[in-house]
Amino acid sequence: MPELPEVETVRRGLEPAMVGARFTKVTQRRPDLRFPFPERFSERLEGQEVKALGRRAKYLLADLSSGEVLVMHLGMSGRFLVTKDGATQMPGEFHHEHGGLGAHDHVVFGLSNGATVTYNDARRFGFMDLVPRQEIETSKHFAGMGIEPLGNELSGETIARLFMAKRTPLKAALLDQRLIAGLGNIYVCEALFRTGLHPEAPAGSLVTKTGEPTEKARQLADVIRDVLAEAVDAGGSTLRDHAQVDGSLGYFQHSFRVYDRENEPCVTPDCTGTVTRLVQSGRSTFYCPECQKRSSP
DNA sequence: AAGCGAACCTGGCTGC
DNA sequence: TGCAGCCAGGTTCGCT
Repeated sequence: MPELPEVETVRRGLEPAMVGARFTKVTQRRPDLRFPFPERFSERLEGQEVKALGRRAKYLLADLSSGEVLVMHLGMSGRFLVTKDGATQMPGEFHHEHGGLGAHDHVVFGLSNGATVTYNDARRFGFMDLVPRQEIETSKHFAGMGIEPLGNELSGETIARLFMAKRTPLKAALLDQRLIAGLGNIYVCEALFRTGLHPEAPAGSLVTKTGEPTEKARQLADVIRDVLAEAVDAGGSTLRDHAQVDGSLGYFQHSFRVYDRENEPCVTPDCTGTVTRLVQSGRSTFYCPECQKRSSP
């Protein structure tokens, strides 16, 4: 489920249930997800208060009263569901009927305010870690991570600096979390379409010989911010799972212009192009060959 | 050095 | 109905 807008949607949903509450009981139902859980995982959480719940790129960060930070990544299929004790479970979601646990409910957080937060992850590409607050920046998860695309750092100038002399395709450069952190397959496709940039154009083509951003580079910076902000406002995109912690759906998928629209007519007025799928480094790219030319005159 | 395919894992959908 | 094949919102590893 998770690119930046989906993770931010989850953060906003978890915040009222978790911040200010203590973990009363943490049940870890298997030894690992993508990676092993940290040593004594539940013991280090139980009794701790969640002081704040933040997000960096696609990571959730729960600040604990112990001084540790619970770092969480949702991988491809990670989801959270918040329920109030005694409340009826939503049917058809990942909890089995009768309020029991589903096959992929890997972690259950019981909280002092009566809420239960369940982490479900069918594919187990997600993971959780505990890192001392002081070491977050230098930890393996965050050292070398790129800029936050919704922050002030994202600009034409920054893109020029990051993409300078790179011959890697724009699609790959935008997916590279060491450059800009938080974009994934959907929002890269959407941003390239809105900017009219070909996904296979070299990243360095957004930089002039003197190292200045091209007009397209400035546009791309604005478009990335716009697309992500719109998606956050829409509660993220719902593809195969719910996007929100109460089981409800995001709706940005209705605003996709190219993603998952192979063979559909381009939505640009008067454009006769057809959305085309191509595979770049193993991932589907959707684009309009008419609107997204290689050369940017 | 960069860039690509494969791997990690499960489930859903399509087509035979 | 069954089964094989392909695809999926992410990241990392290892081989050119």
